[in-house]
Amino acid sequence: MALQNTETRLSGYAFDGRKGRTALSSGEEGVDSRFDRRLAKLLHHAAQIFCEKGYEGASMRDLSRAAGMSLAGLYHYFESKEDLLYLIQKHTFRTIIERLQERLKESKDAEERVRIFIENHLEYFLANKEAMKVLTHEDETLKNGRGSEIRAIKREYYKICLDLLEELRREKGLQFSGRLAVLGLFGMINWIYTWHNPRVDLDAGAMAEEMSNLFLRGVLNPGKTKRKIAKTNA
Amino acid sequence: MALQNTETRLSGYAFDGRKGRTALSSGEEGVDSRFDRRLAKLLHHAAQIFCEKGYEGASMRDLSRAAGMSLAGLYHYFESKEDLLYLIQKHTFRTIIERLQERLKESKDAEERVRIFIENHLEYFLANKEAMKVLTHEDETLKNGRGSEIRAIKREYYKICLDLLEELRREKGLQFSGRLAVLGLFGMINWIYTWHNPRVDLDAGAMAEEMSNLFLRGVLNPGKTKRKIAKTNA
DNA sequence: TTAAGAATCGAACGAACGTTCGGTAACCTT
DNA sequence: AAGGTTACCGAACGTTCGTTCGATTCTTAA
Repeated sequence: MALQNTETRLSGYAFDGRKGRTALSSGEEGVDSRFDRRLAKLLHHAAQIFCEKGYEGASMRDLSRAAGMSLAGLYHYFESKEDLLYLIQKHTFRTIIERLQERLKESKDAEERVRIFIENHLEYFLANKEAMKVLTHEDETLKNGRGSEIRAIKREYYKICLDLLEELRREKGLQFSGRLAVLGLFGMINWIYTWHNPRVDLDAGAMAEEMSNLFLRGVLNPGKTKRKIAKTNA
Repeated sequence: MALQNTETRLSGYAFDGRKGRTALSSGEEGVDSRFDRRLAKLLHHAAQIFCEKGYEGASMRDLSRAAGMSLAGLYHYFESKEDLLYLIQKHTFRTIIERLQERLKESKDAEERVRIFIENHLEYFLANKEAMKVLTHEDETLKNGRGSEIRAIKREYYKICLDLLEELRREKGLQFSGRLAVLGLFGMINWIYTWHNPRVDLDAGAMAEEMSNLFLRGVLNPGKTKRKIAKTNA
């Protein structure tokens, strides 16, 4: 009998009454049981398949083939396909936020902190392309409890970025819409999975610098904008 | 017997030996047969469902329900689910490019032409959210002939934008990577479908101006960038 | 050495999938 | 009014889907 969770299915939020008590959280004690290590590998394989074929397009049979495990065997590690997607997204999101917060301790300068945000994102993004594509491409796939838990983490990440930008705005006395700036920035850095080719494009560090320059110049410079496109016509 | 195409299936590229000879192309004569008008409505309904559930997640039965037509009846208008996606993407892409080229005739000024590009994209994007989401979200879904035809149109659109930016760069004597600028810009304006809320956010025109300012200031201003994040640490 | 639990498996379940087929109804031309 | 074409439908086909079940092997601690 697998997954001796008592009532995780009913609680609506607690998707964590999982097996050998660690559940991949990279937290507290480095227990990392046999179960956890195997699960981590399965998540990795699954992310690759979801990345290739999309969540709906990938079958559990595809996953079992990629993982070298029988179809039934997979269900020892997660309770459903949806749960699998949830675990991938949660682990990916938590890791990128964790690393970011570590790196943000390095600087108090507002502009540099924004650069750190961008560099952290791109570095993790390009080093974990598959999982990050699954995170961004399938962000409306999860429903109900699992979906709202992931959406909460996403808002947390959004908020961190927004705070960094508003700190910058305050410090430099600028004027711009925080929401628009954050979402413009997210667009630039999340869109990368659709085109980045390691044989043609810069590596993560260089790309982060270029994108930071492009974005920060746009945000930092005064609004000497050519006003409105004239509706002139013959 | 439906779709009296002779050998469209074999030719690999010519997906256009379609029924009553017009095939939605909005071209030459405004024939717009009964067939074409019904097909256009079906594409619209289908785009809504694909937008909601994704291409793989949407079933032909979902589509038949949304269109108020029997499952079998749908196949009178297209030959497969994949063909349906292809028709949606082609029609959407062709329309946005067509409108863009019309609008670009309005100005010879390099900067303003970039603004026109952005405004055209956002205006069409927000007025046809569903179809545009299907275009951007499912851009790797189509395979083989249909896929490479859509990818060719996409390259055409990319090229138009690249040319506009390089014209701007030449005129103002600037220095930046065209590829990175185009893809950064595409990121900003394509990402919108993931967050835009008409009750909270600006309308297309105002959004286009804000995004244009953000992007153009980033591109136009000199590289007075704070160099590299120091690897300093305790 | 053994017994309990964790890990894995083959085989099967019912449901849902995209597509097809033969037929009927609606429409248009003559 | 007739006849041919277009538009549409109910019912089914074969396949694939996510998931489950009972049984078997592996691992581990006493």
